[in-house]
Amino acid sequence: MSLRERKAAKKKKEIIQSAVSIIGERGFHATTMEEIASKLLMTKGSVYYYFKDKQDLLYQSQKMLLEQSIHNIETIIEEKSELQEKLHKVLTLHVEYLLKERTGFEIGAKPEQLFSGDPLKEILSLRDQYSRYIDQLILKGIEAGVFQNVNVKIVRNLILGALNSVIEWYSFEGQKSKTEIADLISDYLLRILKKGSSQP
Amino acid sequence: MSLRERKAAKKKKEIIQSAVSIIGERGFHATTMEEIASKLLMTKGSVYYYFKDKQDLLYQSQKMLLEQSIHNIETIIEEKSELQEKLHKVLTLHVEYLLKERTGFEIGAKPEQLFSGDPLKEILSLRDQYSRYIDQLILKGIEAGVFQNVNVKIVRNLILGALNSVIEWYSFEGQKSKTEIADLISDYLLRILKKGSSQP
Amino acid sequence: MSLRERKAAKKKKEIIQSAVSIIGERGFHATTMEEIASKLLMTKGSVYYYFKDKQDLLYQSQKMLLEQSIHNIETIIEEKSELQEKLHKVLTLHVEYLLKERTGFEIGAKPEQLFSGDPLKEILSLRDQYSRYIDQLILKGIEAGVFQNVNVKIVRNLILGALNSVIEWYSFEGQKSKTEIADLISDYLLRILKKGSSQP
Amino acid sequence: MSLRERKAAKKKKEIIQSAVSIIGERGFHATTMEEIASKLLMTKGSVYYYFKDKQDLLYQSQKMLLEQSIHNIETIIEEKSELQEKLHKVLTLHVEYLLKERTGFEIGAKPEQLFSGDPLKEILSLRDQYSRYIDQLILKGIEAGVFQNVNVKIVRNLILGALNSVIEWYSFEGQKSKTEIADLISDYLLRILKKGSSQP
DNA sequence: GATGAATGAGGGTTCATTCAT
DNA sequence: AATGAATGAACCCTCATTCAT
Repeated sequence: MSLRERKAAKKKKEIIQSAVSIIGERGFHATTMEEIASKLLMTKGSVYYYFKDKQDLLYQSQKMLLEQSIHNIETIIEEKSELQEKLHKVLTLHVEYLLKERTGFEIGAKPEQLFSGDPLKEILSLRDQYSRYIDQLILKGIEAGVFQNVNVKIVRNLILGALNSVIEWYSFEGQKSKTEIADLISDYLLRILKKGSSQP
Repeated sequence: MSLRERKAAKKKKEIIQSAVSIIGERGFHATTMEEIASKLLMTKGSVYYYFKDKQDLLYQSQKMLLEQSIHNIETIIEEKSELQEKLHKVLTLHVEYLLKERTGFEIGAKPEQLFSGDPLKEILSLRDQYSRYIDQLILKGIEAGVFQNVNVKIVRNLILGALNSVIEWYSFEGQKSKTEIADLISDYLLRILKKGSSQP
Repeated sequence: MSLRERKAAKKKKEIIQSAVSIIGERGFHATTMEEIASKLLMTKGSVYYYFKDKQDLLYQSQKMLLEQSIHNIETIIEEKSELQEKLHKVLTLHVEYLLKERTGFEIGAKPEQLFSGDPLKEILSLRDQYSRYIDQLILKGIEAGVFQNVNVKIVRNLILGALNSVIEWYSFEGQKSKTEIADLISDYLLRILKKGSSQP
Repeated sequence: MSLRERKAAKKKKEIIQSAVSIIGERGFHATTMEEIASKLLMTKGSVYYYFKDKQDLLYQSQKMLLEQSIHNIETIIEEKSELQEKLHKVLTLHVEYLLKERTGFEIGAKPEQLFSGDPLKEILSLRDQYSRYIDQLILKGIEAGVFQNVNVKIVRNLILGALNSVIEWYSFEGQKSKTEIADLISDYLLRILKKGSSQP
């Protein structure tokens, strides 16, 4: 990748971050290209040099976030550790990533509202991929007798729903650090799956 | 309430339902007053006879939904039954109400994006009221030794987050009925709180 | 047609006339909706109440002009008079209508540049209809032995090309009135078809 | 002219040809500098090295086309042949040139829409020069008693209008070659002027 | 109570043009 | 000579809102 290309890639990333952050705050429709640009001391026109249109900007943001998430989960799954620990790590990292990016997943909470056609398919497919990794972990746990027998899809959705809600209620002013919160949340949610006594 | 007033109230309710349903599908900003009106074979102008502006329509929708939810929870709490059962009922009803209204809560997932000033305060206050009822149930359960000792607010948020996500992934085509799903979900989420063995 | 509808139809016509006149002067792309509207002391928004978009406005303008032209030609054809006289009248009226509307046809000189899909088909079909009327007159003239044997399509195109060019070079300041010009032009062009001596 | 200058001149010509061809298809305003450039595997920036602005590019295109046309007509006029034959050749060449360049004249059908100030004057003057050559041929023909007595300007305009329209309706798929068409068209149009019988 | 019509404030997008490298 | 990048002015279009009837 040439210097030029790297510069362009960097700029794209900057724009995406600006967009993700404002859209996360105000919502997609309430966010103007003007705002996204001016936050980076750019003009609207410049943003259009890097992205075809507003949809495209949103699409690429979502794609990047989802791909990073999938990368995260894959790294953990490849590790050599117990199933429970793995799932715990996955959930923890999910929360941490969410709180670090400060937004992102929620933007696409309802991809059908924001995308259509191929981009929608792509986004849904990435989400699906992510979900399937979690399903696998749960499934293996059940087969290994570590987890209770549950409806995998429902439980996975509940867990993801709970996780993603964090961004709505986690407040920086809280006493707990992001890591602590993430750990605690993962503990709580794993109880849905764990077998046997759930006492400390 | 005179006949005229009752008629007006009925119309208001109709409009709110139309609005809630379309906004739930498309999102607030993507929904036009035109669409809301024409779904009821009305004209935009008429809608403005009943609601000050779009914000007002949204606000009253949210208020109605939340007040109904609070009414639901109050009815259950007043019943004479065990704590666990009560909480289970609350969660079940929450899901059922969500799926019946098919939208509504999600609209206001981030009230800060949609409201400001007094209406925001009012909405937040109603949400708070609802949350506090759940907190109380959890707290009493902990005190009574039925539930584990948890961070009440976090767990409540997780549970509500999981519940509210249902609307995003529940599909009508599924084999399970709304009631079955609601029951199952409540079971699963209660595991976070339940003490002792969680086997069937 | 109710009063309302008639008012609306009148307004539409006004807008079309304003549009046709400015577009005729500046060209389609160089004309802004703002200009079209403000010439009628309206706002852009109002124009959009009557026409879906700029294309639509153009399309309806063209359609109206062509339909009027077809009506003109049909009236003449139904008259009881000689072929030569009929064709002469058609050409004369064509020029007069052109100069009266002061624009219009030229706008759509290249419909492919301005329309696509069904509207394009419709416009082309109307043009075709008009052309076929002229072809018929020429053909009958040839069969009746009044006109020379020519390639009908080519001659028709030449005649229409010559006629339509009038708008580009006819200047009001000329000594000749519109009627005189139209008559003269028709005389000249008929010479292409006339048999025998063309002397006065 | 140095090598460098010749190279530049060549490039200019290439750009002009690209421009003329696309503008002829889409129209001036609908054609972007980007399109003109990318058709030549150039970037917009480069085009601006050779032409001051879009207007300039258009202006020089028109000028080149008109100058070539004038050159064409002058060559023919200098030939030693009969008046009728000369005019016939002029018209034929006009059509052939039009169809060869596939566009060009029509672009500037209404120079007032595209130019203003000195460039407009220059273009109008070149057009005028071209027209005057034709006028002279007609006039001489009348004086020599070969052509009928007609209003020269009107007839010239009709002939040019008819000729220029060719580009709008000539289709490549036609059975006739460009040369045949050009010849036929010239024959037909000369009938407007010819004296005596016009039978074959 | 209802509606057709009008408005105007934006927002997304395009594109000719410029300029540092 | 060439280009990638940036700019900003315009333009089309949408839509919440208003109001006379």
